[in-house]
Amino acid sequence: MINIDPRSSQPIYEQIIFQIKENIMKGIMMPGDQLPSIRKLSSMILANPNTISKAYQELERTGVTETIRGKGTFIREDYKIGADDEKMEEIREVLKNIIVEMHYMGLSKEEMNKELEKIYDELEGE
Amino acid sequence: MINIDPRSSQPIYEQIIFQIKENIMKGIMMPGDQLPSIRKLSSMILANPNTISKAYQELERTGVTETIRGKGTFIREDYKIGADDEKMEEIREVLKNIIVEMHYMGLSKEEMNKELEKIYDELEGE
Amino acid sequence: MINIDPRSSQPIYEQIIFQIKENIMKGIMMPGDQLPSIRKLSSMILANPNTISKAYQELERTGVTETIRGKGTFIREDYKIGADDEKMEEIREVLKNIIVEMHYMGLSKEEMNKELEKIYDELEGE
Amino acid sequence: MINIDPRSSQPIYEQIIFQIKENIMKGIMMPGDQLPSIRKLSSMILANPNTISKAYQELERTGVTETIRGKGTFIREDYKIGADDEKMEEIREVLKNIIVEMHYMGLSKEEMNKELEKIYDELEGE
DNA sequence: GTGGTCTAGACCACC
DNA sequence: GTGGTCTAGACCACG
Repeated sequence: MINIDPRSSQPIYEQIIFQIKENIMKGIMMPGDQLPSIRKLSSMILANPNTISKAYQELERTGVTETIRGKGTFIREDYKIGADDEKMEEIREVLKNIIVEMHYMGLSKEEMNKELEKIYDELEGE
Repeated sequence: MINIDPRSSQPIYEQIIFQIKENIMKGIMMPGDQLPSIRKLSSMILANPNTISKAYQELERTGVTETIRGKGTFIREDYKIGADDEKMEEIREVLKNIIVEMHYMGLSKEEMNKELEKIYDELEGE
Repeated sequence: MINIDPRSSQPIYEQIIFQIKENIMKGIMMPGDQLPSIRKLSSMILANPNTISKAYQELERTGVTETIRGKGTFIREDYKIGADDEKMEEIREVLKNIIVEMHYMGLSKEEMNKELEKIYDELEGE
Repeated sequence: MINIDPRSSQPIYEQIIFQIKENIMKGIMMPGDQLPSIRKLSSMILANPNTISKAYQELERTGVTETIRGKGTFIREDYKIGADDEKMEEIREVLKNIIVEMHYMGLSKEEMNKELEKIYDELEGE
């Protein structure tokens, strides 16, 4: 369920965070589900436990998961956060970057929308 | 024309690269135009000349600009490159990340498309 | 394995790039091998870490090496890229220059071919 | 007869030197022929007279041309120099670089020899 | 004037 | 430990 590419320029801990969010969006992980323990995930993806720990801390900090003492880490029932203006602004910045890059690749607005829909459906459709 | 946020996690040289591409897309900079000299831009945005140089070299390497010895750096007449499969795959990865993040913020597919169009029009419309 | 001539007109970072490619061709460095760390090579050849870094980044950009976060820089398993028309044209230009220079030194076509074979065998033969 | 590419990374003065040597090799320019005056060449190729001057000085220094006071600059009758060990070593270095690059493009020794012969014949054949 | 290279030395993120 | 980014300031080649 979690695939890490150590060659990627995206930090491993971010890859973990993102893939957990992706799994939630795809319905593979559901609210209430337990995440693998740090040790277990660490041996599964051959990563340093500190790296997993950092990812889990970040997930908890942003309200995706919650940790229950002695039980483990779980997807929160109310994992979806509302509009966070600051975060939304960040996302818009990245989106702007991406749009400029796609424009530079020769894509029209319509083609960009198609790309977005295609990726969205791949995520939601499962 | 170029605004740098030194507190951003995005490296300064990348901000420069991106903003120059953005300016080209907006029509603020045109093929044939000369970029500010390294020293001039360096004093304009209060960054080190080496940092500007790195950005300019990357722009040249990716075919956006060309350097004429002793004259300066210019937007290439044929600055737009075609589709590059590897690059496109990278872009899709980032777009996927963004979509998951937007989904997490509670946006529907339609809202995402609207967001994309809004940003696109801000870029193209000027 | 890497010898730098600081008095050469060829930039140090280019000498590094070239010698690593040379070492690969000679079989001294093999796909999968780790390059010396920036700091280590820096102290070995008495050059600034930034200079090494520039060479390593160029090697990565051209597909000779890959960087694994926190681990180091490695020769790629699939390091050899195919023909690139633009690059080949550049090479022909330089070769033309060299031929004119050799002609100017009084070498015949046959002597040039012998020269080429001699150097080639020194590279391949080890 | 002389074509300058101001975009090239090769300095303009070197392009001039090389093209004059190329013209001699091709038989377009012959020993005894007069080179265009600095002013004339300067306006022909739209380059700074200082640049032309630098090229002419270098040509004279290396024994390709000679200047006759009040008359102009001429191709020397004995323009071909004998073996200069230092220069030959330099040439070998560049040739080695080129061979590594061609190897990296996937060319065999035979293909390299063919390339060399092809370029040589283009130069000599005219 | 232009850009290109290099050093010295610092700070950071990641693993 | 690894590489990535940045600053400060120097020197050089080129036109």
